[in-house]
Amino acid sequence: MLDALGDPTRRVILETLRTGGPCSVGGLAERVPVSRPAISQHLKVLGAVGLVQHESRGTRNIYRVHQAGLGELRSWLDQFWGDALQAYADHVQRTEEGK
Amino acid sequence: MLDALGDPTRRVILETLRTGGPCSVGGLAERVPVSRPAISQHLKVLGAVGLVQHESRGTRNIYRVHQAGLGELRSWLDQFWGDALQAYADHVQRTEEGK
DNA sequence: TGCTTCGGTTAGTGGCAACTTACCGTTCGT
DNA sequence: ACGAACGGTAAGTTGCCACTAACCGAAGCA
Repeated sequence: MLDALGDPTRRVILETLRTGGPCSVGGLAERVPVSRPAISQHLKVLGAVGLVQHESRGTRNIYRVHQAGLGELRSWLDQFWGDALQAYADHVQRTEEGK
Repeated sequence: MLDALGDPTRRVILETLRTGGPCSVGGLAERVPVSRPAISQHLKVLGAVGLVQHESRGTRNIYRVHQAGLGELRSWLDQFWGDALQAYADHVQRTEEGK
């Protein structure tokens, strides 16, 4: 999941799909400065973690962003966020006690 | 930001700090199966994007998770989340029209 | 003031992953 | 049925980054 988002090119692909809407593989290859096979491989990774979804229309595959993977990231972030706040509160607590 | 979270070892370090609370560099090196310099380098990266914060106490540096970096990630995710839902709604709309 | 502990930095290496080139199957058009 | 367009896959190369070993400075303790 976060591994998939770790690559800059994959983020560009996601951003392209997000702002430009659903797009074919060839279409993405025109907008993103890498070869078509590279796009294909990245889409495979993004699809494996549920960040994109594809739909066959004729010979072309239309890819779009998908929320499935985002949910996992969101819950992870929410938990992390809560714990970070808690940790900060504890830290302030101890600091206040020790002054 | 997402580059920092892209590395598994860095996520282990973050997870260790999150669940185990603030810790020194040497302490992290004992819990995470990499050398101390590696820990140091990862902490530098994590600190640069505001995911951890350190506090010098004597000769040792105590690291803790920090919310600064999480905020950026959260806003990015929220925006992405909204757009994904919107894109899905549009897709359903077109699908319904075309049936 | 040595001696030790702790930690950041540098130099160098190894492994992985992102990329391209080439190939092949599939589907549409004529 | 033939050719073209589209896209997934395989093989091979390259560049980057995570890691270790070695060195150095800073702060506590006798």
